[in-house]
Amino acid sequence: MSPLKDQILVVATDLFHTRGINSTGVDTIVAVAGTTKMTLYKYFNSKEELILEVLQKSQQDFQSWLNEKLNLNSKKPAEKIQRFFDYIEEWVNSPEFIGVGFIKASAEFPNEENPIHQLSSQQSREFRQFIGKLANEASIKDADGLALQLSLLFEGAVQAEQMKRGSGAIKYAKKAAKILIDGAIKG
Amino acid sequence: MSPLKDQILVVATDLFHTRGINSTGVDTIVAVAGTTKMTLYKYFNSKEELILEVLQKSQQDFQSWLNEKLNLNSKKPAEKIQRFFDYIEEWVNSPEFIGVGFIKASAEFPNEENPIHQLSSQQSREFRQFIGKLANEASIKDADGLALQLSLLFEGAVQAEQMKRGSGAIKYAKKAAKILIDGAIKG
DNA sequence: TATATACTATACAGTTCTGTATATTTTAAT
DNA sequence: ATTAAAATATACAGAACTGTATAGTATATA
Repeated sequence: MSPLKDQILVVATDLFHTRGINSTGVDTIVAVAGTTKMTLYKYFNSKEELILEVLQKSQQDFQSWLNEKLNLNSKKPAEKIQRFFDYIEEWVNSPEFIGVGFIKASAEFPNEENPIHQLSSQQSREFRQFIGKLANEASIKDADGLALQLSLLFEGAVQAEQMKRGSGAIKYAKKAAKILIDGAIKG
Repeated sequence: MSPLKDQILVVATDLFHTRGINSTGVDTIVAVAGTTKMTLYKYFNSKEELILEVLQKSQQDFQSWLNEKLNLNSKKPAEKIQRFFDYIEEWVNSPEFIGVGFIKASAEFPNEENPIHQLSSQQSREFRQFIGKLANEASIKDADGLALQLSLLFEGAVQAEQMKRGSGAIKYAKKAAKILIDGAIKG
C-alpha cells in the first residue's frame, strides 16, 4: 500500500473517532495528513469509500491483534474464551484506544440500506460469530447465546468508554463475562 | 407547551433517529412538521438547542414510562429489579421503539467538551444511578457494580437493536441480567 | 538527460446547511 | 371591528462540504 494512502487512512480513522464522521471534512483530513484532495481522490473514489476502507482496516487490525493475543497465550479452547475479556480490557485501557468504528458508524448512518451501516452491521455480526466460535470450541452448549451476551457486554462497555474515557466499565463487564462463561461451561 | 413546538420536537426526534442528527437539516424538520424555519427558530435558539431538548424529552418520556411500569406492577424492591429487564424488553420490542437518543448522540458528538455529548453522558450516568437505586433498595451488596453491569447489557442490547431491528438481542440480555441479579442477591 | 508518474497548489462549480431579514397572512383577544 | 400576536412565505447571506479541473513541481526510471 502507498505510504500516502496509509497516512490518509490513519488520519481519517483518528479524526472520525475524535470529531465524528459526518463532522470531518476531506479538507481537514488532507490538511492533517499533509497531502491534498487530488491525492485523496486518487486513492478513494469518494468519502464514502474512504469511510468503508477505514472501517475495514480498523476491524482487521483489531482482529489481528486479538487473534495473536489469544493464540500466543492460550492453547486450550476453554482458556481462550476465559481470557477473551482480559485482552479486551487490555485493548480498551491502552492509550491508543479511540473507540470501535462499527459502533459509531452505525449510529451516524442509521439507515439499514446505507452501505456504511451495512458494513458496520456485518462487522458486528462477524465479531459475534468469532466469539461464538471460541465458545463452541470450548464445548459450550448454547455457544451462540453466550456469544451474543458477551458481545452485548463488549459493545456496552465500549459504548460507555466512548462516552466517558476512563469509565472503568470494562472491569465490570469482565466480571459479568466471567459469571456468564462459568455458568455456561458448567451448565 | 405550544402544539407547534411539540410537533417540531416529535418530528425532530423521529428524523434524528432514522436519518442521523447531523444528516438531518432544519429545512427537512420544518417541512415534515408542516411549519417554517421562522417558527422553529422562535422556539429554539439554534439547532443545538433543539437537539438538547429532543434528548431531554426523550429521556423524560422513557423514564416516566418505566417508572409507571415498575411502580404499578411491583411493590417489593427485589421484585422491581427482577422485572426491570422485562419492561426494557417490552419497550425495545414495541413498534414505537426507534433507539436511545443519548447513545446515538454521544457517537455523533464524540468530543467530551461538546454540550450534546455532555448531556448524553449525564443521561447515561443518571440511568445507571437509577438502576443502582433499584439494586440498593433490593438490599444488593455491590449495588453500583450490578447497576453498571445491567446498564452495559442495556446499552449493548439497544446498540444491537439499533444496528439490526429485530435482532433479538434483548432476550439474551434479559437472560444474562437474571443470572447477574440472582447471583448478586444471593452473594 | 528525457520521460512518465506521482504529487502539489489552487481555484472553482455545485450543493447543502444554519440562521436571519422582510413582508404578508392568519388567529385570537378585546 | 380593531389590534396584537402567531405563523407563514420566501429570499438570501455566509459558511462548509464534496468532488473536479487545470497547471505546475518533484521524483524515479530508462
